[in-house]
Amino acid sequence: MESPPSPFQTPQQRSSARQAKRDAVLRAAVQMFNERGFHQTSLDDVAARLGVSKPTIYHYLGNKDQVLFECVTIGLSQLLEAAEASRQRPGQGIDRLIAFLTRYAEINMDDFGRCVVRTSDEALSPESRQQFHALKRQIDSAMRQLIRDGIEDGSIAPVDPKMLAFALAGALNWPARWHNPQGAETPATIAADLVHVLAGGFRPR
Amino acid sequence: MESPPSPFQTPQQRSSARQAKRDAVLRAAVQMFNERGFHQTSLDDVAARLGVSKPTIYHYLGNKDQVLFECVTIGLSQLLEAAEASRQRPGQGIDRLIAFLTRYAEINMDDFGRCVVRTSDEALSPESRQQFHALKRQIDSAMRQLIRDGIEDGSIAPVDPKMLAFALAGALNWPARWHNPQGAETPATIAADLVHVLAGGFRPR
DNA sequence: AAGACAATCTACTCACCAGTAGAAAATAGA
DNA sequence: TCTATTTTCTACTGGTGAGTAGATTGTCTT
Repeated sequence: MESPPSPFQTPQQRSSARQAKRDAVLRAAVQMFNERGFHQTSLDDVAARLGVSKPTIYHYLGNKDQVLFECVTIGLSQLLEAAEASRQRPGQGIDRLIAFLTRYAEINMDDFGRCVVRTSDEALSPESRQQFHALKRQIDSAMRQLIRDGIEDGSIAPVDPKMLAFALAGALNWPARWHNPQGAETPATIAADLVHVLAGGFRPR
Repeated sequence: MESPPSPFQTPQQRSSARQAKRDAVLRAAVQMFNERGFHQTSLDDVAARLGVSKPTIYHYLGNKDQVLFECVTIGLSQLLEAAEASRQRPGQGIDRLIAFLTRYAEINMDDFGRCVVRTSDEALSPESRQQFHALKRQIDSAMRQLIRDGIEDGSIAPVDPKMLAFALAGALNWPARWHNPQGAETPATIAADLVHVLAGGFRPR
């Protein structure tokens, strides 16, 4: 049995409602940025999609730069989380790397991950850009560490970790540009297929 | 001995001077687009770098969309040329693919190639976008053909050509985002290294 | 010499859009 | 009930930048 819902909200409810609205703004914004591009999307457009007016957005977020910055930060947090999860995983280096790469690719086909890939530094303010870079560097270094671990335990071929990380990141970022969310192939199968060809290379064995 | 240069120009000289100026506009524009981004670069900025005024640019090119479109078209032509050259190369499929990929990566670290990668469709007008897509599709299909040839002659591992092409393109486009032209590593060595890790994969042999 | 054409300039217009002022309505707390 | 706070609106400002009008100067062609 539920208790009859009161129309009066507790402070917790109010604050989480506020949070939900903020999130809705970011979600609408990121989808529109991905569809038409950041510069082709005005905050009036975002507001219209949500059925509110532009000042409402400014009530929840400081300015357009902050909207974009929060979007990419969400995406980057998801990637960092994935890196952390793989680091703690048991198993050989290559298995942990593969798990990470697969998740990495999947995130990059999702709203916020796509936005990370599609956002070039110049779109952000100098301050946001700096933090954007710092977060991306963290992810790059996590990927390199996983690679080094695998080379050490012999489960990954002895290649230059830096070059491998660039190659992998590039290949797995790319779907953010071409993958159609409405398409038939699911992100999970695309991710698995891409990781598979990258692991094996194209030289026959 | 040179003949004393006449201050009067032949029609050929005049028309090639015009072409040279047009090219100079595109070269200046593409470099600024790559440095600060298309939307952060006004045609006034480009004109200023060339020491002329904005209407001078409009004398050589129709509008800003056309400036960008010509830039990406130059880059895409270079890529198509590389594809054509590899197609006609003798040797096994894998060697021809590797030659193409290496050149592909190098072009993507050059002015116009970088612009191709960094330009997202939304920045172009619908008409230009359509041609942009058509050219990119040509390059993609050339790459897939090289892959299929190699699989057929047994020099390339039997993988899904589509997925492999996506993975390779992504990995070799990525330097357009991170490579610093002023940096120590040359495009040629980066290209070779990337192709090497992609050919071998990261699973040990 | 006269008219056409090429190259370039200064000085505009016009649309768009980020961001703000200030009011109105609702809600909360005293 | 009265005041403070939150949420939201309409209506504005101000800057930027694409693109144009029209003049100027020089250079061919006839």
